[in-house]
Amino acid sequence: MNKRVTIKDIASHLGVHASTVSRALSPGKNGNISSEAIEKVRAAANEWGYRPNRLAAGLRTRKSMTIGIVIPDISNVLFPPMVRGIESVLEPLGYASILVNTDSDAEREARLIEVLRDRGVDGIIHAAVLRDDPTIAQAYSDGVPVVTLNRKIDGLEIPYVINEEAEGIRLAVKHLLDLGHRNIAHLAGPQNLSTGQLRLEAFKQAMADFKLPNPPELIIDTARFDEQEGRIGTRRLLSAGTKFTAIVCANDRLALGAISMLRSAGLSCPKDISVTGFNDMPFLDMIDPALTTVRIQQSEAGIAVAQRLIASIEKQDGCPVETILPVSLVVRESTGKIPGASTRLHHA
Amino acid sequence: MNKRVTIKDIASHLGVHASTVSRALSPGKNGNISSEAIEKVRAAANEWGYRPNRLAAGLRTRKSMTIGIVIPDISNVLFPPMVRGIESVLEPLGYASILVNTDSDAEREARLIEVLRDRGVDGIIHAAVLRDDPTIAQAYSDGVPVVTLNRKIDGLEIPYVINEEAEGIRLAVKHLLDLGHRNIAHLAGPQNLSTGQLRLEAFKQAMADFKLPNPPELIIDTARFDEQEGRIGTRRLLSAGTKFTAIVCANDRLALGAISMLRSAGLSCPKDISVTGFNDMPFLDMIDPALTTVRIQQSEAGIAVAQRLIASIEKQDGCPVETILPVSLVVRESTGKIPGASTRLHHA
DNA sequence: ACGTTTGCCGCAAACGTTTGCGCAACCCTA
DNA sequence: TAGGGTTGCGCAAACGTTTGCGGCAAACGT
Repeated sequence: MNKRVTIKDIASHLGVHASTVSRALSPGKNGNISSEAIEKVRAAANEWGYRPNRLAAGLRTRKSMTIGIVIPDISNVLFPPMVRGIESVLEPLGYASILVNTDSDAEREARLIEVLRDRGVDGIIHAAVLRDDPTIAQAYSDGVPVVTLNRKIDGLEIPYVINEEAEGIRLAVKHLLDLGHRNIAHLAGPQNLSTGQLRLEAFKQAMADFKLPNPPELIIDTARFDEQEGRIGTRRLLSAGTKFTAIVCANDRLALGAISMLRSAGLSCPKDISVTGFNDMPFLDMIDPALTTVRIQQSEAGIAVAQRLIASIEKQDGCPVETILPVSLVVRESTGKIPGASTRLHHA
Repeated sequence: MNKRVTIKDIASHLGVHASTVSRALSPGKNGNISSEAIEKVRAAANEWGYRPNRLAAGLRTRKSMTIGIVIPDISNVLFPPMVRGIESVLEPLGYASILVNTDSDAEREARLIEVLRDRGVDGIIHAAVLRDDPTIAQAYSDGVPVVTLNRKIDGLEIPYVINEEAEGIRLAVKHLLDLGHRNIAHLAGPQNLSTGQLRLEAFKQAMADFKLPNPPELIIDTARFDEQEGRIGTRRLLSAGTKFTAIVCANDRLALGAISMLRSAGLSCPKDISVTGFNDMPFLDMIDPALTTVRIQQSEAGIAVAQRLIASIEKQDGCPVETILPVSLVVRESTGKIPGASTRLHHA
């Protein structure tokens, strides 16, 4: 267990005071320092392999150079690209990040956020926030910089980065319409999440704008954004008895569940029912049928949210509360023409 | 920016010394303390919402309660389950983890390990190690506990957790043999990684044990464990001219690349060529064709490696250097009977 | 009643930095 | 040469804990 060399070690070796060493190693910050001293200290530090103790520095400066990333579950393939995006901006700036998984459990989330604060994180990126989230709101009002990703908190000025949710849904509906579909169902996400809510609103709006029928029994709420809920929701849709030829799902995992349930029910996607997703997770192009979905910029979202957080930490002014990233539709195999009507195509 | 309440705050409020508060909050550690004092302090701490500053505590105790996780890339779906496994044991113990991605770049890896050490991590879990890895060896000999995951370092006593690599390959070969295949190729992984090397050796051994032909041109080294290399390797295999009816790939991503290239070459998997993978990444059951592969226990591996690291940190004795996890074969659609020989089945 | 143990707690140093302040030496101008 | 301003560096406090040591009082033993 070789003791690490400290700032005092090189100070006493150079016959100089510790403060001089500190200043020499971060010039321009505080106090003037001769360039010879800088050189001398730099050389010694290099030779001795000095590495600053960030805990000690953090204790003094009240900056840990650490940020917390809160996500539901890193195993959800949606998140790794975002995390990489975040780190691509944070790491060059000297920040490290500690990542926690909430499993969408409010209690667990609250505990983990406390853990992050105990460790003195300089800011928090929160991609698992509920529309009403007292823990993170508390952290924010205690002065901890917070930016939320993908979701936003109702009625608070916490900055957030989201996607063109409404536009994405509109693109999906429009695409189905162009394929001739008129009876379109919606598997809505959890309504306590802003994405679930926004996408549902967008669906209703799009259906209205395109003057399509929109009976309430063709809109099904789900409890979670996962395959299981997608299966359950689809079964309810099928047993409702109302005719539909396509399902717009609030995210990809719901869509995967929907396709699975359609198959169990002896229906084919896209021949009988078309299905669209949202997010464009990795691997969607390799499954059968490859999923038509709305692509969000995952890595870019990570980059944007990290930059926004840095801006908050450094108290730069003029930063927007809201950042909205563009989406695009990627058409694959899970959507097709309306069954039985190969000629009669609808144009909007 | 509400200042957080410190140990001194409650001390002065209670008319007691800070050390008493500290002792009351972690009893049994050092010094005796009356149970009334404990109660009093606990109550005050609770009421004031006291949370200890881990940076300060870590500075004093030289324990940051933080561990570093080094992986090639969190976007590789193989790793998230492991990370969750790791955290499932670390988090309840009060450890936080900081995760870094090396992108398999030795220079970047060295830098990131320094970053981890700067932050005073209590230990490192390394899942991206090369067979010869001076940076991590240095850390280890400097006394920071290290356990490697999936891979091991040649000639060092650093503890590691790996899978039954040889058994996995043997199972794959045996499976193909049972399907009638005799001319089996191997897409080998990078030989500077222990997994790549172990699996190649295992392949040769299995082919010898089963008395199968094993010409050198049917073994192709790859530079990375990815789809691109899988495609390239498969093209080389096809252009070699030697007949083969199956490919054992050193991991799933190579297998995905192989299938893709076979398709490009107008061949069908599994009708013309059978393909096996290794790892059983998520989503492999949903792609077309669903991949036959060797399943490793991803989450359990994370749990095992974390437990082993804790043992190292706490200097428990009698912990093994080596932990080997069992593997199993999962048969899906990418392997089939040898083309044209539906009756003549080979039995070992 | 007196010496010794014991239990409880305060004192202060330490962990490795950063940084406001002050002092000495220097430079420039008058 | 005196004066004011600048430059470079040492001093020491501070960040919030933990912990060895020592002291005080109560409890104990003879």
